[in-house]
Amino acid sequence: MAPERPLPPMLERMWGRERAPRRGPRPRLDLATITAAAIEIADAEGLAGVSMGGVASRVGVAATALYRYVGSKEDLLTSMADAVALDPPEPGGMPWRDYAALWTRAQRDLVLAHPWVLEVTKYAPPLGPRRLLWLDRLLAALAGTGLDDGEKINVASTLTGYALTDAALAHAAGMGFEEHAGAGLEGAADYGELLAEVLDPERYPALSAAVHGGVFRGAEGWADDADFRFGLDLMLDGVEQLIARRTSKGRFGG
Amino acid sequence: MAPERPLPPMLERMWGRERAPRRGPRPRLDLATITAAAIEIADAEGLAGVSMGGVASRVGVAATALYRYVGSKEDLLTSMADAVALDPPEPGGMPWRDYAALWTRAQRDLVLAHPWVLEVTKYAPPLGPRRLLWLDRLLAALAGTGLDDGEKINVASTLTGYALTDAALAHAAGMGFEEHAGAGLEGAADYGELLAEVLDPERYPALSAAVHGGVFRGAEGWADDADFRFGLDLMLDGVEQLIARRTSKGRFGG
DNA sequence: ACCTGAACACCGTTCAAGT
DNA sequence: ACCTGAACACCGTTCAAGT
Repeated sequence: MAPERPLPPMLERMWGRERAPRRGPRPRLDLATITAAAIEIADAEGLAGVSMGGVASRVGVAATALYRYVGSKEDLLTSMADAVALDPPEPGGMPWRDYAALWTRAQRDLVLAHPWVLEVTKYAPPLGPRRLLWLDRLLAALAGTGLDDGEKINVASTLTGYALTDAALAHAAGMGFEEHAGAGLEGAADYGELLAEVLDPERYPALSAAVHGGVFRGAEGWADDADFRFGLDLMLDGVEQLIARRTSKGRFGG
Repeated sequence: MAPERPLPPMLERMWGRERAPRRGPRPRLDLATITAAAIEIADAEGLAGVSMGGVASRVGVAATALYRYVGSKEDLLTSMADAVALDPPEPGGMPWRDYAALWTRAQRDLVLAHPWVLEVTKYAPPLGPRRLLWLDRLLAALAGTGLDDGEKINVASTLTGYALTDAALAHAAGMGFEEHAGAGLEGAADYGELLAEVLDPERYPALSAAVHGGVFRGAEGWADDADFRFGLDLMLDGVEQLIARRTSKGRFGG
């Protein structure tokens, strides 16, 4: 009803709703510029390389000037996580299952291209313009399925979670276990070898058997693209079954 | 073959394999004590409250003494993430689906009890004794299903990812959007209200419709226990279908 | 061999002062 | 109104010195 409710300042800026300032010098920056600079640093040096001072000097300003545009470093990270998302693929007339697969894969690829997203994502519900656009498009693709809105939202968050988890695994596997989560694994050989070294077969019978059977000795490693499709199909099968249940009960119109 | 390969020092300590020191004063601490102190702080004040100095003073030692037991703060966080896991439920003779549901729910509850786990989990493959025990028990529960080891591992990581994602969502919903990811949402009312305020129905048609339809006006909120079961069943249905496929092809023995 | 204390380099954030 | 520069409180980590 009330159309002009005051939003939190950070949201105002993320949605480009800053009220034009009356007098004084014009601002030299905006949130988008600052965010883009921070993303460049994170892509090049990882999230640890992102400091307020570093971002500031990249946009040619004193560190403290950033606080005109950003409430805190946390704010900046939130903005980065939204801005790094490209536009979602368009559903067109695609069958829901094809689109959902495409949509999930695109999210996975995004994270693989910007691994620092894994450290930034606090799993907070999306509030930025790009992330919400992604959500909108999946809802649209599920329009003809007979699922209700709540179920659609649940499907979306389940798929997003899967994309994140799988990307994290693939990322970890690609690191060769040298730089692992700070666990001090410099030069450690292979995941499977480490497990074989460390596991007591009496206390870890099933896992030991799997390790000695060679589960972790795959060609490309154990988190390759086939693994991604495996889990994805598994979930989409579940969704499909749910849709079939809904449809057979005759809930078509709404 | 070579039984005494030198593991990274942090792993040695996590697995209690520290070689007994020859001479000099006996150590006053060990990794478990330090880790427990850090966990207590994180539970009470959040992860931001965990500093090397704080942990040190809690165990009665100078900050710099911790570096006898821990290579870095990252090491300590890794140890915390493993140590916080309780023992997994025992499969007994339970049907695989019941156990998988129990196992996933227990992981979700663990994260809800220690929300800082979400910030610490870099999604690195597990290497600690507790996390690997969890993995072992799920593999054991899936023993009779005809899935191969790789598939079982994939099921495990998919379910773990779901537990994390869902816990994060439930945690976020429980926060009432006051302290959200630093997005500056102090005093912001309701998630649905915020979306209604911010979304342009032309650019976000499907999502706008859902919002105005009241998806985010659930009784308990939109990330309650029913939602958890919804997604879980969805995935277990997928697993069940896969198992059915495997079984019907006659791959029983191995 | 373990622990301390001083020291280093760095960080996010504040605030008063300039324009 | 925007930006600067000095300053503050706090970090993780090192290193030489004690016992």
